Amino acid sequence: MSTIRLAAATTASALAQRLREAIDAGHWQPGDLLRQEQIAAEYGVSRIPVREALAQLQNEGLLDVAHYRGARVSRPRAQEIDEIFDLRLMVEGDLLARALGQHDQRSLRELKRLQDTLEDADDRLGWIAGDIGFHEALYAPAGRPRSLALFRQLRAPIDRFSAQALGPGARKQGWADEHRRLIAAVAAGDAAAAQTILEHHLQATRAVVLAACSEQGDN
Amino acid sequence: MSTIRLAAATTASALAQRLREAIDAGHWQPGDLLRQEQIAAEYGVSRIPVREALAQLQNEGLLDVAHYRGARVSRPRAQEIDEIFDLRLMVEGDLLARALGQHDQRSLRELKRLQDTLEDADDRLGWIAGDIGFHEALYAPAGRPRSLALFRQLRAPIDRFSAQALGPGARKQGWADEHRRLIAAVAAGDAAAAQTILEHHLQATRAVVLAACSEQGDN
DNA sequence: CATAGGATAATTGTATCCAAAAATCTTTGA
DNA sequence: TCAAAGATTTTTGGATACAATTATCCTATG
Repeated sequence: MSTIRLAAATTASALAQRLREAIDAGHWQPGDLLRQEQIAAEYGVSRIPVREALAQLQNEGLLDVAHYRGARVSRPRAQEIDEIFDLRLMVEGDLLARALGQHDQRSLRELKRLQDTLEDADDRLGWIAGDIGFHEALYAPAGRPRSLALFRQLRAPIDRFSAQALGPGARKQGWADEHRRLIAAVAAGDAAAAQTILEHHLQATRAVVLAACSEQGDN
Repeated sequence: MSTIRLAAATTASALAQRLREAIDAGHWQPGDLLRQEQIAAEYGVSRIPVREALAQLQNEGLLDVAHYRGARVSRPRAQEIDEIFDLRLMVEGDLLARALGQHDQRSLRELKRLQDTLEDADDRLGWIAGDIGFHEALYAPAGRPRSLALFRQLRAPIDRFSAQALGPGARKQGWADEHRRLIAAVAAGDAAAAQTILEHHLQATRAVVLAACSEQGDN
């Protein structure tokens, strides 16, 4: 409809951002077919940047693209989600352990501030950005850019389900409390407690995501 | 020069394969600038599939692409390589542990066969493919496709340096022996031994890769 | 002589157009 | 009526052409 005009380097990356948000927000559902022409018309661009954006989302794990058959919103298998959470436990556990001794008053204040913002999020996109921001701030002092990138990559294909189950308008069952207890454990320098809370946090999220994903059915 | 004709779904993926091999083989060096027009002419295609291939290699970590500024072969920092190997230790250690009980006579025979082929490899590309094949066969029984994909992804940006240091024509300092001892430990079901050997194997590779990478200098 | 400014060239990003493949519809035969 | 085969439409992959940005070279000026 309206021509894209974002503070992005290129049309393709701006499109990728928009489409990513559309999928995360649930505007596109798993299995939905994304037509190049339709998207191009909708955003007032040609199909070339659309194709580049779709390729980008494909290797983020948000789309399944088949040769000459179009791009569909991916529907992760329960087993794959399970495996992703096992990997997250490893990677995020390592990041948390390394970050623990590196936090200071400034970073802790920032963590609390981010948590406040997160709890005020009133849509799924805001919630996802907020939760990623919180965890990134939690792990950033580890000084491990590659692991942090991996953290983002592992979340990408499942954040839409987390947001659906934990985001605004959902029963949050102590999820915010876990974040605050994480901050407290980090502030106290209690590595064991922090690890335990993180593990519990991720296990709970895993269960909720698995439920949200299977709820969608195999339609 | 000659038009691309590979058993690949698309021109872009065939190109990506070729360029990946060219980088792994050392035909392109870190810092080298890949011109779209030049590559297009060389392979007898237009710039469109070239761009898609470059984007693919970018998110494999082989290229650094800057807006309007071209694609350069990436030059990983020592710190990044270090971090990658720490991640490999986590992921591959987990895969090995899970695979251990799942191996049988057939898979062990296959492992030995792959190791034989690997030791016969007479160029870098063959060595890389062989080493990946060996480790994939070692980890495959774990039944963890996502972790296996992560394993490949972590190797991608550093395999060219491993091949340079460990491949054909290099002093292999007991590297093949470690593979054979791995097979033996797996055959014996000795989890602790297998972990120890794998850790040693990766630590040795890390040192060799760091040396090969810094050798290239910051030209 | 060094350097800042601008014109020129080279290169990338995007739009338009054509070819190849897949999906859909129609027809035909049993 | 149903299924299989062929024509038509739709959609994607790739080539060509154009616009936007960056790099290079030349000149002017202190």
